[in-house]
Amino acid sequence: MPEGHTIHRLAQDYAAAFLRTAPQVTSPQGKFTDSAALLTGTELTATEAHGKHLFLGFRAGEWIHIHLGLFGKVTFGPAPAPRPTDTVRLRLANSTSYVDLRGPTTCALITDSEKGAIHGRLGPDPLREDADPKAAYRRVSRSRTTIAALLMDQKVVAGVGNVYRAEVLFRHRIDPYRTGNSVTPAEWDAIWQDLADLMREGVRNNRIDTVRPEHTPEAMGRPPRVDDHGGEVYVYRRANLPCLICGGEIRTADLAARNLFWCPTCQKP
DNA sequence: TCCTTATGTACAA
DNA sequence: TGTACCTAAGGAC
Repeated sequence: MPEGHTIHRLAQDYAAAFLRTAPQVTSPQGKFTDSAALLTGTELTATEAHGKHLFLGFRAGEWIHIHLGLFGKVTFGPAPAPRPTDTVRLRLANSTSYVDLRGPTTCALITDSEKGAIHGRLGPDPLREDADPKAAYRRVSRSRTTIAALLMDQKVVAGVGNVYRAEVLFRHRIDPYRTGNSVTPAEWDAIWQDLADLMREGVRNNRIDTVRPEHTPEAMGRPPRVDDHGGEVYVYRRANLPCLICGGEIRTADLAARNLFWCPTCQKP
């Protein structure tokens, strides 16, 4: 379930289980075997997230760079680690814990300067202290691209994915097809602040919830619903269902090869 | 057992 | 814009 909040949570969880220990590092699947052999038995000294990128720092001065892509999954458990399945790309194991990584787009050993280059091509991350929302707005306000596409562009904002994109636009009643240069500074400030709050809550709870208490189905007198991605949302994957606020139909469309969801009544052009 | 789908990205044309 | 890549779950047969 990889949007930025997931990755920041993983940075915390990897640290809690392995920081300042020297785990055994293996690649049961085989695609990371040589690098794992270099790292095994060296101390994990840092974990860090920027957008959807995760970095595990080792004493040797190198980093494991992980990107989950669409399918990547991470599983933690207590020692002793079970026999790994043959899809485990990376396993860390120490005397108390193990963690398995499956299906990542990226799992590579990189240097400090390669890591710097990755930070350099990513936009500000609402979950990082060093984030500058004005830098994001400079790009947004100069662009004729839709705000829906801009929010997904990791060079503009790092960490927002398809769920937060759809939900934050709904919460601010912004039509996803409006262009970046139509977004006012006040609108952008509100979007940014909301993303920071929502994503921080996402890190805490390890899921995406965006529905305000006064709009829950219970509060609105509607039957409760089930979202199979595990959070309470207004529009994401709710195509053809009634909008929680106006009761109109939620719409869906293809936008840059991703599914967009919005309420055409609440989010007027 | 097969097919579809998914919270992502990179690269070719 | 299209396609390739990585995995697992759920639904149709």
